[in-house]
This record gives sequence, C-alpha cells and structure tokens, in this order.
Amino acid sequence: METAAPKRRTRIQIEKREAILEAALDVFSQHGFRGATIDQIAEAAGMSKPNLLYYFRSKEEMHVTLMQRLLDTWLAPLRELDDEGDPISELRGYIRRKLEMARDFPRESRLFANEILQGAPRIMPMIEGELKTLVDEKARVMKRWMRDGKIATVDPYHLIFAIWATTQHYADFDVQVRAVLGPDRGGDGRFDDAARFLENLFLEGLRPPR
Amino acid sequence: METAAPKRRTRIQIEKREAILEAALDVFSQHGFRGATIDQIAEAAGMSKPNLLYYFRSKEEMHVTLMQRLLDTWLAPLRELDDEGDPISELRGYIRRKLEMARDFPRESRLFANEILQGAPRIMPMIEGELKTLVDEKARVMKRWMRDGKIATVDPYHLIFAIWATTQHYADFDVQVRAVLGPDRGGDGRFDDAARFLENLFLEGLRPPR
DNA sequence: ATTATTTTTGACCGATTGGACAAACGTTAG
DNA sequence: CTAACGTTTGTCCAATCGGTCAAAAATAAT
Repeated sequence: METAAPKRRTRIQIEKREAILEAALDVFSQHGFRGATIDQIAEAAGMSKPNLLYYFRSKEEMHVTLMQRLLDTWLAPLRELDDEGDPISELRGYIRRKLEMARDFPRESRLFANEILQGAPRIMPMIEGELKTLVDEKARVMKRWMRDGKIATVDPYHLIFAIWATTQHYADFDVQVRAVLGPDRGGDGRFDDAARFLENLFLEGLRPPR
Repeated sequence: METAAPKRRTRIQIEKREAILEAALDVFSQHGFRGATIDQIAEAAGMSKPNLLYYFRSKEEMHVTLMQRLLDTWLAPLRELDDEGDPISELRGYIRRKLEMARDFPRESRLFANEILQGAPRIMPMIEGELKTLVDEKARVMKRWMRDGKIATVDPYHLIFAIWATTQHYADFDVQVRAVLGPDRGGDGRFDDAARFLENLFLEGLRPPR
C-alpha cells in the first residue's frame, strides 16, 4: 500500500517544476510567504502565472514542497555529527559545516528564518517531529561526551541553539554584517574570519590564556 | 534653526499615535511589513482605518517611526558597556542585558529581524550610521582590553555578532526553541538556562576543565 | 496523417490591498 | 451661543492579489 499516489511525471513537468522551485526559493526567501506574489515567482521562472499554476496548484503548495525538500539539506550537518568520533573534532566540524551552509545556501537559511519568525505556521509539525527527534538524539550523544569528560558540561540543547544562531546569523543578517564590517572587511573573507572566531569561541571562550 | 518642524500635537494626538504604534509593533513583528495590513493594525488599535490614516499618513510612516524609536532601546545594552569597568564583568553584563531584552521585548527583536532579513530596505541608513558607529567605538574598547591581556584576543566585530546572534535567537526563533525543549523545559525557565549557558560559553568555551 | 494528450496563454473573477475624500461629529475658545 | 478647529466615519477607488477557465498551441502516440 502506497501512502502517496505514484504521480507519473513527464520530462517537461520535472524540469518546469524544478525551475519554479528555484524561482520560488529566490522570491520567498527575500519577501517571506505573504510578501511573495505568484506573479513574481512566475516571472523569475520565465513563465506566465497560469502556466505556473498548471504545475503547482497554489502558492502554499510551492512553499510546503520547498520546505520538505530543504529540511533534509538543512539538518544534514547535524546528522553527520558522529558519536564515535573525537568530540572536539566533531563539534569543530559541525560548526564549520553549518557555517559553510550559511555561506553557500543563504536563501535556504532565510526561508527557514522567515518561517520561524512568523510562528512557523506551515512547518510546525516538521519542527516538533523530525527536527526535535534529531536534536534529542544528538543531545544524548553530547551528554555522553560530557560524562566522559571529553568536553565541558553544559546544556547540550542550548549549545546546539548557540551553534545554529551564530552560524545562521551570517546568512540571515548578511546585510547588517556587511554594513558593520564595512567595504574592506565585509568582502568574501568574512566567512573565513567568522570560522576562525567561532571555532575559537566555542572551544576556548574569552577567558585570557596563561 | 530647526531641522524638523515643531509639529504641535494635541493630547489626543499623542495618545492615539502611541496606541497605533503599540498595535503596529504587534502586527509588524508577527507578519512583517508586507504581510501586515493597515486594517489589522487599525483593529488592534481599536479604531477605523481612515481614523488611523489621520494620524499616520501611510503604512510606511508607521514603520519608520517604530524603527527610529526602537533603535535607541535596542542599542542601549551595548551603549552601557563601560570601557572603564572590569572587562569580564562588562561582557558578562552585556550578554545578560541583551538576553533580558530578548525576553522582555521579543516583538522589537522580531521587527528588526524581519527588516534585516529582507535586506533592510527601510533602515539601511541607520545601520550604516548610528549602529555601525557604536559598534566601531565598542570594538575599539574591546581591542584595548585584548592588548591589556584582560580578555582573549579575538575579532571584536565577530564577538559582537555572536552575542547578538545567540541572545536574539531566543526571541526570533522562540517557537522553535520552545518546540525543541519540549513542554517541560520550554517554560519560563528557559531564559535562566540560556543565561547560564551563554555566560559559561563566552567566558570558558567548551574545552574540558582541568 | 490523425488523434489524443500535454502544455501554454489571454481573459477574466471576486477578494483584498493601501489610500483618498467629503461629510458628519466632537471639542473648545471666544 | 457660535465659530473654529480637531476628530471620526462611510463610502469609494484603482491596483494588486490568488486563482479559474476555455481555448489555442505544442507535443506525443497511433
């Protein structure tokens, strides 16, 4: 028994749906769900509005399709956190991967941020389900590392929040980051600077050495 | 010579404008600028739409008025950072005050987040001006603390970003934080847990003690 | 080539949007 | 009391919104 209909799709359907989702990601991440219009998305995808609505029955259908696809990509860095690896290296790697995602997929980051900011009206089930389950699992891993004395004993949930917040900040608040850093320091190197800083912050803190 | 017209205001004008801004903060922070409607704000303020438009000529005028008022409140915690105080205590105090703002003024936090997320189309001048100036000033203070060996040598700009990101996260991503923590740990105590965690993170890092 | 199917489009719809406006209403100073 | 001024409202408008629909155009199957 299948939970979803097989849905045969032609080559054109596959291609056009992909082009639409790409355009929708652009527009939704810039203006939010309510701020985005179907006309904008259609124009960005290079087709007419009725044509777009032939592939997606509604604005909401585009949005949920995007969200479902993105969640996996978005949680991938945390999934890779290996409980059998060296704790410090694993955390360092997680921070690095998450920051790379903020650098390479800023639209995805802003799409999620927009949705959460407005109360997650369309993706709450995913947050309470898939996302929470993964966080619970990795929090248990971190607790074991703490018991074994591999890392300092802190609240693993708030640790994950802190890693999310600091890394996604460089995607979600990009314009502010660039404005504050100025034209010289706000260039491409800002992600390398951020990587160095965050790695040092999470591992060493601000207490002066020696 | 005055740069702005005196603009005499009656008692009613002062009261009504205040009520409107309060309602606008509610609606804008929930739905963003484009997602909010004048009707919604008018209803929240307990008046008709034409009546509201008698006090504010447009939706945008409400938004910029809110932004101008909020920026001072928002930057206050950083302004209080005293270059003559003890560096560690000052940073600890700054983190605490910023987290208290996220707890007590989440709507203001979300309003800013919404604006920045969408490219800061209406407040870019304030970010490049007032905000950047203050950050530059406090960054210099922190650099001196580092030269004097009072705190570890890190990039002060990214340090400020990290404090902003981690504290505002509890306002902007509140629904996600509560969902992940669950009903028992997501209650009122989550801000105390966050305060303990962040203070420890920024000062000590995750390196295991001893 | 002819049919059947998929894709695209222009025209259109009702609902909602931000805002205008004049008339009505309330308040207050003389 | 009344004239002047401040406040409120109902009505209206053009623009835009998400979405429909029938028909044309393109493509695929026979």
